[in-house]
Amino acid sequence: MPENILIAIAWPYANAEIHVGNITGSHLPGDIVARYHRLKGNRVLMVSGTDSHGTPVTIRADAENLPVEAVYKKFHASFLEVFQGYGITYDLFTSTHTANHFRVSQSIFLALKENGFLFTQKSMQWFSPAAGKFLPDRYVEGTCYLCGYEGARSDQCDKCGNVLEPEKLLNPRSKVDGSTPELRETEHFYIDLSKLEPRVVEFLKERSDHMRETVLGESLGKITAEGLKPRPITRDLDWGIPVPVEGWDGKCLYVWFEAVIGYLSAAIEWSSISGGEWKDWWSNPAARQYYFIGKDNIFFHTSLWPAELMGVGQQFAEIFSGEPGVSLTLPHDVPANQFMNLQGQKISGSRNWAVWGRDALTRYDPDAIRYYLTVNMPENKDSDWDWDDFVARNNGELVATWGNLANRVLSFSFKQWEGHAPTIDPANLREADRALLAAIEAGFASVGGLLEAVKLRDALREAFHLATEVNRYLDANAPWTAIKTDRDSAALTIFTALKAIDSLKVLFAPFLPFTSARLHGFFGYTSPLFGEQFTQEIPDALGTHTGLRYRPASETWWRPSDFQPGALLNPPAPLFKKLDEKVAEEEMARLGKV
RNA sequence: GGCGAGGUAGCUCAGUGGCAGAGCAAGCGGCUCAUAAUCGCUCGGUCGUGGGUUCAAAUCCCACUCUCGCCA
Repeated sequence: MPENILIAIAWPYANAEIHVGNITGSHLPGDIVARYHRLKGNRVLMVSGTDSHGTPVTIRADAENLPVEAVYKKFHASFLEVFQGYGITYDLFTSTHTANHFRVSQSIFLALKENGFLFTQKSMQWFSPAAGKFLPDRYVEGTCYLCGYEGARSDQCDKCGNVLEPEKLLNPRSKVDGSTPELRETEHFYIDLSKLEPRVVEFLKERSDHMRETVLGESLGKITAEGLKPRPITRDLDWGIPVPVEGWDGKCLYVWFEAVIGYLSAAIEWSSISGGEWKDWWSNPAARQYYFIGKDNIFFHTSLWPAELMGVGQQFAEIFSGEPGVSLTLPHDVPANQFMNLQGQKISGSRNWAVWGRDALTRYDPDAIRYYLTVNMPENKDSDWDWDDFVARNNGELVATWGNLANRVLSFSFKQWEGHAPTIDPANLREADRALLAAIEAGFASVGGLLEAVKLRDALREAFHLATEVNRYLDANAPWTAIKTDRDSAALTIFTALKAIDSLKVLFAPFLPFTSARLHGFFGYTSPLFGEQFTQEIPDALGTHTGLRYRPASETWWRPSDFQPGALLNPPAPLFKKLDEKVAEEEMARLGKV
């Protein structure tokens, strides 16, 4: 019975290019799990989009003298290139700047309001008379009232590390234009998280058997210690989603409130353009939702977003489309990753201390990068991208153990049996042959189990361990020696190894989709291992946006190979490229140059 | 400042009360089908620091220290 699996991935913010830390943090792990479930025959819906609203985008637009739409669209287009290049197979990668997302977000807001989880409150906020608008706390600098540091942000002081009350800041100045702001009264909507706290705690406790320690500590642990407090969900800003209440012109939904709603709105948008049914993933207690995010986002996904979904109750569908009310499905797991550093230092876009997704693809194959990012994925703690290590692992592990295994066996068979697999009678398989095939077959359960549990490093290591087993088997049976005296024995060994590699191809496929697909071709299959990515222009009341889509393959492959003796092969070639060791030096020389 | 996570072999990391582990690197040996790839053996650690609990601590408790994140 196929399961419905929602793969929800953090929405990249539209003011920076995507680097390897972003890819290994959320997009890649989500894609690996999505590909696994699709191979297994489950119904996967993988969504995300460009987070296009908020002050940083407007400031960047001002600085570059561009319309705000142009800034978000520029980054959006770049994101689509990266995802296609790395094979990040979104069923829909859209944007928060769509008519659909506006309506979904406003409906969520209204449902929360109707259910009594919102209230309004007045407060004092810094206002820039020069710019004629309110300034977010982080864009007001001044002197810290606690330690006297002159470069403090109004909401926190980097010198003494304290969180500040913005209106107490001394000598305030606008970070945007240096002008002096003044305090003005404003009014905002707040979500009363304290009312929802018991239900959020219960929700987290129910999932504490499979959620990561790092995620539980940051959510359940903190709520236990500090509780959930009401938070503002609107801002004085014109680039965003208007507050759907009379008399609230000039105010928008706060980005962090609205962006998480994208997981739901993207599913609804996908329904409307594909003919699918969003409720299969969103109003279905059996559906499992996985949220792939970075550690900075844990609170929003383990506490705020579930609170929004609970607070909405059954009101959403009624308000959104007038359909009968349905409850919305809550997250199953939030496998947040830690961060990836670069050569021991924090990745920094502004200092160009980064390995950029698009740029790296001009010199390396996507699977080589996917491999390194998976074995080094920051699942439990921060990890490090190190160029020497990248080259060493590519050459010593990917090329040597797995790529070479496939190439040595395929080449041997292709040469010795004239482009075919050996013709043998499976009844003649020896004890060692059967043992190897049984060990590989067990990999579908062990690797699959680790993938289900989102232990991706362990899953890849397990698949690699099985590849090593095949190398060991070859060494023990030495078909290159046997072929001279006992051709039948060599045929049994090579057939067994081919069949093992054909299975390993599937076990590696979620991690290394491009090379597994090539290998699939070498084995002579014509029905594809994976589906296809494509882009689609989607018009709506706000204009047109480009969506990244995925058309699934018609066949599923997560099962042991039933490769047949004597099968016709296609001419094999090495799957991976060996890298020159001076590559590391060249890459190091590129770092830090702005 | 409060809270959370992390600090284990040269490197990257597993390991939550019972003889400190894996992969890579390094050293030695085997093989020659394969991208000089592969297979076997060996070397390698005061488990961040200082206390405590326990027959027994990398693991539990306390304090300290360093790194990262959040303060929504």
